[in-house]
Amino acid sequence: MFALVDCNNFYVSCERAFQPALIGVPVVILSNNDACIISRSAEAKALGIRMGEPFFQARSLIDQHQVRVFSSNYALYGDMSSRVMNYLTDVAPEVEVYSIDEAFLGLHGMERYHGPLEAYAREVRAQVRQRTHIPTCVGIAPTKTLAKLANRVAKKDPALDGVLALDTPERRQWALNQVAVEDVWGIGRQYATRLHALGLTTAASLASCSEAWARRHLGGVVGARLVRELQGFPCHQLAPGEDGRLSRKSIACTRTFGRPLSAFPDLLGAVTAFASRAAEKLRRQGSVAHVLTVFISQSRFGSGPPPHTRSAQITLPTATSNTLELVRHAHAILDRLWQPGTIYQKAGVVLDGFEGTGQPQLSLFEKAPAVTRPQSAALMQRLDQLNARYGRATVQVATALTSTPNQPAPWQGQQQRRTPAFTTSWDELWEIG
DNA sequence: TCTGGGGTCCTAGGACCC
DNA sequence: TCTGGGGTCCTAGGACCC
Repeated sequence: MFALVDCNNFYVSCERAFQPALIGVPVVILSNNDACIISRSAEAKALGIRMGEPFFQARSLIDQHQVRVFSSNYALYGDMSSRVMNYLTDVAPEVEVYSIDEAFLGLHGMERYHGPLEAYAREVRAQVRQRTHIPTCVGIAPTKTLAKLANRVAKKDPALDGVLALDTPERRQWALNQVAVEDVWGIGRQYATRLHALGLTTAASLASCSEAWARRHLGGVVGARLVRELQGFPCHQLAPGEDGRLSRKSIACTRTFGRPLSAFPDLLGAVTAFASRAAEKLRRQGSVAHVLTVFISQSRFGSGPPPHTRSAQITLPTATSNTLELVRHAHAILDRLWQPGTIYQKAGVVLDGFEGTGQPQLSLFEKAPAVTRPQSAALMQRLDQLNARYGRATVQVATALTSTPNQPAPWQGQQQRRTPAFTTSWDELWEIG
């Protein structure tokens, strides 16, 4: 059996944990640049504010109902997430951290020690709430897809009090009838439209389709697995990370600029900063990357024909996590992509093709193995220590700097409504009193 | 005026190899 | 020279997720 533990309105809940005055009132959290709404309290949802809606479009509704609005504070959310996940790894034999606010638990053999799983889930839920002030819902089922579905029903039906276990065929069928087909995990906009056109509107109707039918209409093997999972046959295993930590297969740092940019030095500043940040994340998970992609984009919303993006990818001669090397290669790619007179709105750096730092893979064309040079590793370690201690980007590559010290870089946007990093920054510690 | 960021998996097709 | 079959690697693009 699997359990899916999902935090309710996670970013809003994090803010509420430190500002109890926000409880019971409508609250929304904004994306980077204060651009879109990415988390809503139940009260905000009830007002009709939509997930992903641009802030300026929801503005009148927000003003009218005095909705509290905050910029996103990822330092806070990341720290709160770790607290929740650390607790879960203590109480379940296997944990897969699926996202910042969700985890799958493997509960094989748990009944023997804990009795009915529903009671165990209620205890976990109560403990998470007591320790972190984060509310959660728990869905329990024989497959991951059914656990997601159970979680969704538990969230919507107040009578269930946040927990639903699909441990009998009757309960499973009942839950399948509660959920619309577009709300099934793995059914997005395209498939939902197609399924509705064929008269399939509930999860139950999709579960009654044959595997072969799903293979034909829902993207091959992916759809076949989806239907089998709804029928109760597990097709997705748990992927537990080390110590509950995620190990990514690609790492990206991409941003929409605070304002349109066209000058090469401005673009270079952004790309340098993004490559540095991506390299930092790469080192934190102990990998080196073999593949580097850089892209620069014009506005998605302007007139004129697509494509609005130019990108290029290179395979590095030697896999690395060294900021200076990655920045040098990213700079060279940008030289090829940048065109004078073009107005850019966004850029990004993506790292791929990872190897563990310890076991470099030998390339046929290299004279020497792709080992990280000790000198370079020590330098990067020192860099990470300084930035961890004194704040991100205390030490950085010179091309990432702005011409005017102490000013935000040209590519940086607005974060006017950010709350303090209550838990992670010495300057912004929570004050009690 | 303002419209996010970071991931995963799968498929198809071409190049190349045995 | 012609033929068939099977495999790998790479890229681009689609669909979906939180």
